[in-house]
Amino acid sequence: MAFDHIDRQILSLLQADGRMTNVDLAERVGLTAPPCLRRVRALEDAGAIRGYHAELDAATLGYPITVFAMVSLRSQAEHDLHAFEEHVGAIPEIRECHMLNGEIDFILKIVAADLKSFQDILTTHLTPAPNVASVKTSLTIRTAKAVPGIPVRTD
Amino acid sequence: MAFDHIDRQILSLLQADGRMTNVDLAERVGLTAPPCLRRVRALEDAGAIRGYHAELDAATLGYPITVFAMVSLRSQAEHDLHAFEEHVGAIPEIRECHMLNGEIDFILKIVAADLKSFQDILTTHLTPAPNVASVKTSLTIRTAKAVPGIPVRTD
DNA sequence: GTTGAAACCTCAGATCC
DNA sequence: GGATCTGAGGTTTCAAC
Repeated sequence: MAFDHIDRQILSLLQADGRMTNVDLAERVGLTAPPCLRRVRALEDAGAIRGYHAELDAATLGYPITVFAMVSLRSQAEHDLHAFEEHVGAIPEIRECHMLNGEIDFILKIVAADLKSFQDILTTHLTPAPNVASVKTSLTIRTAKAVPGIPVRTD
Repeated sequence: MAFDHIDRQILSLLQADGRMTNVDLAERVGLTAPPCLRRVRALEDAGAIRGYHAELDAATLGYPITVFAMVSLRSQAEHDLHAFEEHVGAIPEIRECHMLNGEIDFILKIVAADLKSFQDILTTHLTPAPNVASVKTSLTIRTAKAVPGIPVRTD
């Protein structure tokens, strides 16, 4: 599926405000409501729009601590990599798990209510996981930038 | 502001589906529409809900490459840290910038259309930035988990 | 094949209890 | 928190370009 100028405008606007009404959206991109809605549905069906989410404030909701963990495994065999991913998939405080190239195998983003519960996650779930060679963690002091999603060129 | 069981249900549901209609939401949490809408507005005003966003598919939209960059600065004086944050704030491909403790000062999440444009960002914007001592980058091979937002306990 | 106009129907938001 | 009401928006149908 190819995206034209209007499609990219729609994507950009919905990324910025996921609850924008269809009539607002249509007006902004220079269409009337029905064709605009059809384009949105088509973008959803094509997988360009994966979903809509409220952005919640972690600190307000009891997760003031965000930690990045760099994990190296002893074996990089696909089976072992996959087992590790399965393992972290079941831990709700681990919000992101990215496999990287280089000496670090995975980077994890972990949220926690306090330092103690973070240590609990680390020592009871992460460090003793099978095949883990090393875990280096860094507390987030502050997040200067966290733009949801990706840049969408509309020109 | 304290959040009760219903508030947390609302947050969890809107985090999962940010475009859910208020009547649907009300039904799911066992309220009628007006008080449900009042709660949503209150959660927005309290800062628990920071906004609503469409989740776009980076690969579909021309950004198949995600890179994590670990940056160390020569000086950790607040003025220099802030200058670096300002600098990365202006680069659209840099989507996240977190200040960390430890020997790595910042971790950045960068998206790019291809390896060449990533190298361009790195060599023209990041490495020559003032006060940068070292930049280590790792390509993301795959993202095993990327749960939007934070866990919300509803029990 | 995509847009636009009109109809219908549901929802958001305000008011009052 | 719930009930009612009104105006606005979502969604479908159909005609036109």
